[in-house]
Amino acid sequence: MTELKPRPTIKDIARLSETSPSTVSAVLTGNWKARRISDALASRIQTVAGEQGYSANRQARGLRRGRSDMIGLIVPMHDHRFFAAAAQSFEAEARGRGWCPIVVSTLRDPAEELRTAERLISHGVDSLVIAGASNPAALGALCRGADVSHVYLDLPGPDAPSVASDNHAGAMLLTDTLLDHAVAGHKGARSRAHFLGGNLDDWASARRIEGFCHAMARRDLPVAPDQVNTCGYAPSRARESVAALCERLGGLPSALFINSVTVFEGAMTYFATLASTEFAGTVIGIYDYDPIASFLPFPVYMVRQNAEALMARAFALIDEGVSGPVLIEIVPDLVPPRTIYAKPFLDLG
Amino acid sequence: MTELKPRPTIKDIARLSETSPSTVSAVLTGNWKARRISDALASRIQTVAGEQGYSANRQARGLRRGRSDMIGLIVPMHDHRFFAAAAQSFEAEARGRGWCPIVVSTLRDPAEELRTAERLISHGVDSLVIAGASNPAALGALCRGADVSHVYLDLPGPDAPSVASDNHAGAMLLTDTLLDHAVAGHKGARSRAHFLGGNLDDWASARRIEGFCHAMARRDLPVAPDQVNTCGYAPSRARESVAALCERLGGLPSALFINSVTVFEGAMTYFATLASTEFAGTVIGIYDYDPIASFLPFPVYMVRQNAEALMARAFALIDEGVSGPVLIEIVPDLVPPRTIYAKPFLDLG
DNA sequence: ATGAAAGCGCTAACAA
DNA sequence: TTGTTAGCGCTTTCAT
Repeated sequence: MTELKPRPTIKDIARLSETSPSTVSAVLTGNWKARRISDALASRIQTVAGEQGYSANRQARGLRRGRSDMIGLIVPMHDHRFFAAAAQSFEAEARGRGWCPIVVSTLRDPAEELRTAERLISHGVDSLVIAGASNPAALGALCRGADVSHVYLDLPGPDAPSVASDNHAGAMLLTDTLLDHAVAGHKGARSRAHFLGGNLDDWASARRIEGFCHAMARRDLPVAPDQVNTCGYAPSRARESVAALCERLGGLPSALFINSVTVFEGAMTYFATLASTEFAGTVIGIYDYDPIASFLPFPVYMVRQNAEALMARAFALIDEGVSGPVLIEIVPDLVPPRTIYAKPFLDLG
Repeated sequence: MTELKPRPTIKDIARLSETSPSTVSAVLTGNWKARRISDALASRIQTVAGEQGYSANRQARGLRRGRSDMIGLIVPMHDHRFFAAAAQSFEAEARGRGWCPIVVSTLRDPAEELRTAERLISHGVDSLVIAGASNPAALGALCRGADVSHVYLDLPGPDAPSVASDNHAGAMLLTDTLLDHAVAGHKGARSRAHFLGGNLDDWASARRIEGFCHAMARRDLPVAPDQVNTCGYAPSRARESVAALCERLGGLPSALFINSVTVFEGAMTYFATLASTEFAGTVIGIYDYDPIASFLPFPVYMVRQNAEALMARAFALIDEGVSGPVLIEIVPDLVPPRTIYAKPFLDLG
């Protein structure tokens, strides 16, 4: 049961096809026309290689050539809709170019992020796409030191091209939609729109809040401090915050901008305790996407980051060899409710 | 701006600290006590290495040592709750062992799956975890030929250890739950439970259908052929199927077992056209998980595969050096509805 | 307690 | 048209 025959090397193939390693190498890597090797020899080599199940040792090749044709993607976590979608597009783009895609997550740990980048570089990746970088400055230094081209995704970096979601425009889009669809029936405190979730020191949240305020300002709607509650992303904190808010207002606000699906999940645990009639005059917006949320018995608008477009731009930048710190922003898509909430599920309220 | 200074090698460090490459190597890889190198020299070398920002070239190291400390995870796709969760646990387990985790997807293409495995092997991965293998036989041959230890996850393989979700038990669990909670008000065709989604030639679906039938049989409930509809996983097909079913039955069945969240998504597009009163006597079960689905205005039970537990077992097998074809099955978790549907949202029906 | 030298598998000059 | 040779950066005997 011990098939201890080690993988064949280029030398084995050379011996078996009675030629030399360099010829084998030339034939098997395709630059064979250039060496004007006879068709006979070439096909003989290819046959032998096929029979032996030869496959090049890419560590050796990489060491020798100084490039590996590997490209890495660093994400904060796999278990997240946007990053998972980004990884998917990443693979497609990389494969289309004949590169070997490699995805690694940092478990949201800045130290791990650095270690991961360092490790991928030492394994020879030619380029790196860094999504949601928490320490872009250090990462940039690392990559530059190793002459590894890199692009930032979603969270920009200072030293290299970045392609990010246009959080400002996306937030305006969502806010405008909420305001357009908000029922004008509420009076006083409940008539105002509220923003919930995220952290002020997080670049994306900050820009989204700006967008929210900008859209409000365009309609001459003031935004009081209590209308923006950056309670983080944890469902439990979100639940507390939304409960407190509703208690303060005496009910749901006319429009609620929720900064992520985890925040929404937390809010839902509170909403589930309310009578359905409570939702009559409320429109919810989520800056995030979940396929089922659009089917809830009240209007839920979502904004979905276009991971595919972001990644396509990132690869375009790599293709063009851009290395300066440009920032490309891409407007996300609006996903309207799929329940015709004025009808079925709400024929009930 | 062109910092063309190439990365320092072990040789540079040796020169700068006035010693030899082999000593530097010994010190920097930690087996330095073994060589009884003087503390003075050791710390001198470490200082220099630190100053120079030295980091070993792991391609070279791997080539020489015949192992890379890289471990690969092959998944069908990133953008999928279970596989994303698996990837997340994979990273944690690998990091805990000092290995470099690498995740790659196959875009659900069997040919790509093989190519990916081949490539990871040629880049020197020491082990491979293969999730949702579509061609385990060929993969196994590849791994064995390269002496790469491997474990199958979720879909078992014939030649190496596998750890999978216990689809039979999970389906029984979900079916029992549905039957326990089904309202006995329906008569005739609508009183029967139905299974929707998946493909018969897919191992997981087949086992789930077995589990469904088994649970039914235990209650002396026959399962007619029309109660099982393997319409695939696409939302559009699911919508058609569920619409046809309801038309045939004259309404929703008392219990509906839905084989994945994409099938549920398709079904929802149809459900959204129904009046809420239609759901009065219906219980839905999804063999999959979405955090928002539990908040719908009718009872939705879900089954959630325990990716973390699966991955932990997979690594345990690697640790123990198990290489025979054992199959370990892990029962998934039941997620009950979070809306108290007898109250709020359904105070309406 | 440390250094010299060989070699992992491959590619690319350079010879022939 | 093909073969020989010299490394890529590292680890590991084997000498000292």
